[in-house]
Amino acid sequence: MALETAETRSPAAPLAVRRSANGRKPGNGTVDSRFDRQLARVLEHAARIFCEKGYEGASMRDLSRASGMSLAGLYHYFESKEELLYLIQKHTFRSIIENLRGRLGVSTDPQERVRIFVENHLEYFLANKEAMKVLAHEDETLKDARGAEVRAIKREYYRICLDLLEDLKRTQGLEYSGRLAVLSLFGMMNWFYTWHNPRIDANAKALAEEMSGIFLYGVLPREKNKRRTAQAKP
Amino acid sequence: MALETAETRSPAAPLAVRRSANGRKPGNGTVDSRFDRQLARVLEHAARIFCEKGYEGASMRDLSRASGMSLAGLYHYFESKEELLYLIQKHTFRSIIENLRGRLGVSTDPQERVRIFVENHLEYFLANKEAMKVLAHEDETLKDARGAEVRAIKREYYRICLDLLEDLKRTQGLEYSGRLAVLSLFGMMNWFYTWHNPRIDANAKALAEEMSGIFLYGVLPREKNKRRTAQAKP
DNA sequence: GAATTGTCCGAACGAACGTTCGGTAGTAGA
DNA sequence: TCTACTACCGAACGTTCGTTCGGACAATTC
Repeated sequence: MALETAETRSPAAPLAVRRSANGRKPGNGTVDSRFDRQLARVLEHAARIFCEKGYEGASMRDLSRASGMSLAGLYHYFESKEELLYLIQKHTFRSIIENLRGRLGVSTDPQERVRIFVENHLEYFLANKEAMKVLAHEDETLKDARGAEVRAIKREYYRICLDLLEDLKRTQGLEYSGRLAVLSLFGMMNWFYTWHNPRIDANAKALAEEMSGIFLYGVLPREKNKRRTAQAKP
Repeated sequence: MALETAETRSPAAPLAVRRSANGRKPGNGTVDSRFDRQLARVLEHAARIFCEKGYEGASMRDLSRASGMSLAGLYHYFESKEELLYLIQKHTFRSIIENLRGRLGVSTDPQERVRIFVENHLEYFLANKEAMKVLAHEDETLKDARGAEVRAIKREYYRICLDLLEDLKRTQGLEYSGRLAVLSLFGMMNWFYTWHNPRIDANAKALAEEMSGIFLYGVLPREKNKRRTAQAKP
């Protein structure tokens, strides 16, 4: 799927239930590759433009110009600008969760699993910077049914993280507010898009290591210290 | 100043250099209270509307409706919608820095000073939620001269925090990336506006205490426990 | 009391907005 | 070859946008 890059691929998740502006159905089982590929291409441009100018600030004419398709032609692939944002957000959220579930399988150690969560989030963020910024920045933009659906996926993602932290709490006998911990962690990770500079800042893996370090050692008891190797320039 | 609440007052900082759409000058030294009070009132409404609908999504007609002033009448107090955002952001940044400088005076302990920073930020955030969301969310909206000016104030604020953390590093002999630490801390604090619910979450002081805890114990060595050891430099 | 300035408004400007309409090629199956 | 459908596009739709114009009324100054 065109919204991904090589680094964090997802195995051909269907981007959207097949339904053009004319409301057609999937029909046979074969993939209508032409339609899907064009839609994915448009969504990629849309993510870039929403990222650059914000959802409200971006116009359909901007998208038309960027994608090389006429204004009217765009509406062959979706029914409104709002649906565009919805498709981008839903797909991005689903992808990052799918990636995460795959990675969490490799470890049962609660502390390691939190590290995996942070690493997955930051790596996905870096590999899909534009779509992820749209996810983070246009958080409250969608309304009604589409907004509710995206918010539901978001809660699912939040819940995974909360469970990880509750596990950690249980096994280590710690005491802290799970809610505040989750939201602080998300804050650290999601604020990221406002400052990351590829020429200055380290790669995702190293950043994840450092952030996990900052987060975990505020949460673990003082004695429990495993790896704390990350160091960087002043 | 009307943008503040009782909790975090600032001693009558001039909100804007006196200059209406017609470009008039301050003239004599007396305060033109009528103009200033009306402008402050409009800015308050503007902050609320920008907060609710985003800068691009908010229209001057929304502001006209909310403030009870005619569309044309608004332009008596500023020259453009962009200047409106600029005035809100500049004033809010200046206020929070001014508050901070006042509070930092009471302690020389590096660790305590970081706590003061967090507490000041969150308390100001809660007391001026709308303006602070506009500051955080419309971070990249302003362009050119106005954008540069606001970004300069932001750098000043960032710098204060960085200095605090570098002090902490020096006195405690720690090793971490100051840049990443500052930005992680800002992430935790600024993400805040996306989730805070006054019916669920604690007050600012308690939240600041918890967040400082999460942050500091990821930064302090394991042995250095129990906050507030209140010792000066070794 | 006349002149000037400050405060504010109704009405309108041109531009830009998201979306739709009617159509035209091109392709695919019958 | 006829038919049906896909993939688009130029041109326009009605609406909303930020901003401006000319003036009304009130306050202040001379």
